[in-house]
Amino acid sequence: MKSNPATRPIEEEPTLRRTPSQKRSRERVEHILSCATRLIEKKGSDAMRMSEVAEMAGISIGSLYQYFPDKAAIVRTLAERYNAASRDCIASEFAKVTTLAELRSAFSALFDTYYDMFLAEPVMRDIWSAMQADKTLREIELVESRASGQLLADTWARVAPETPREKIENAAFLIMHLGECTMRLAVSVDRPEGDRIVKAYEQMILQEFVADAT
Amino acid sequence: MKSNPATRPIEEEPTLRRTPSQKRSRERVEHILSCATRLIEKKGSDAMRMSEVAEMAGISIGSLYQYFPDKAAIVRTLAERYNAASRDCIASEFAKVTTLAELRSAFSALFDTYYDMFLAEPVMRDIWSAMQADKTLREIELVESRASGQLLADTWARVAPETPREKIENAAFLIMHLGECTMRLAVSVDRPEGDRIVKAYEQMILQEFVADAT
DNA sequence: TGCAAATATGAGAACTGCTCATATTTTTAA
DNA sequence: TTAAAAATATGAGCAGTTCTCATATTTGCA
Repeated sequence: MKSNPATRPIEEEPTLRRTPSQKRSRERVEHILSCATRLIEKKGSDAMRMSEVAEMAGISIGSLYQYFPDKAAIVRTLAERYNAASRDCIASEFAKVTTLAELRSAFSALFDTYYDMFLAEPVMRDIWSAMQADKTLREIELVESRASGQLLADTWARVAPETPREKIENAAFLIMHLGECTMRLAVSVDRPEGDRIVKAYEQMILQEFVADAT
Repeated sequence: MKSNPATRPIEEEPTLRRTPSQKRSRERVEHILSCATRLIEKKGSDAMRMSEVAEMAGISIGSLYQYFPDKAAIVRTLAERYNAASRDCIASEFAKVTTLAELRSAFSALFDTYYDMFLAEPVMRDIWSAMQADKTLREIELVESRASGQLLADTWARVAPETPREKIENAAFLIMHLGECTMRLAVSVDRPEGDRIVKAYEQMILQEFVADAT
């Protein structure tokens, strides 16, 4: 596991080992990722073997490691894509908001959409679980929560200027983070209970979005 | 990983492979656990090696596996002890509660205590993180959340009989579970921010404990 | 065409959890 | 006391994994 200092220049462990300069390489990276996705879908990222990824992609293990420095990097790449997609989704939903009431309905809509997405996408779910196991991935998720928390905080502050900014900052981060936790919980129990849990969280949060100068 | 059916009778994979009948064995189990704890404290449960545990305990690997069926079982045992301790703590705190106001202060007190405990006990923190990685451990945590949620629900229903029982059941489980998530978050960021996060969660939850017939 | 850089390869190094045949110790019972 | 039986201890090594690296092949370019 000890990295060889000679082969790695100055910068930290990147997600891609080498930036693919040729088109074929870029396609290959995509192909690797799609094979990995299919394998994760079938057996989970934990049980996915690097040898399987290589075999399914029709390349050697060596080639696989030419692109990804380690197994976690594959999962990380997929996670980052999901993150980017959801951040866009959150940003566009919040952009339309102009009143507290709209913030409430935007939050509800967003949360329901997410829940459906989680239910429909086993790969995303698996990766979200795997994130908890890996330290680097946990940090990525934290950064992500902060980013989406900031999105919420800005919107919230815009539509409720009388609420203290500091309170909003703290709460927004927590609300987004716990939202993810709630998702994870909801999809790990039976369907009707999961639905109730999601609703319960929404109820809890919606009453936070009120005019308040405390 | 395939278990040998001949050596294991009917029951499922137990936490302890054999019930130690001799006193020396029982002491040995304790010794193993205390060594494991020290190692987890030093490097985390993930980096803890079974060979290290055996060496530190002054026994052979074979002996180690005589008592614990696998590495996860050691972590599981420690987790279950922490769980039992905290459940007792929660139960005794809630037992005294007779009014909604008291429920609120009991909840705050409990939550603060937990936070201090988490900050002071790196091993507990590590195990709590490790629980997320392992499927069995995640289930244990869920069972635990349900149990403490039930404790909260019973108390809550007792002091707020007008609140619908169903709403309480759902909320209580979620509140306890998200409480753990908040802890994990709070201890993974810098101290002052962690403090603020804990306070923010308390604030959010305290306003749930109100007379309400919705 | 020829040469250098980029890319591909897969045997196997390194590491780890865990097993099992065997040895030792303890208990039982005669 | 003693011998057989049961419980416990041992560690070499198996099985399974990630990842490396010396070497071969392909590609881009003069």
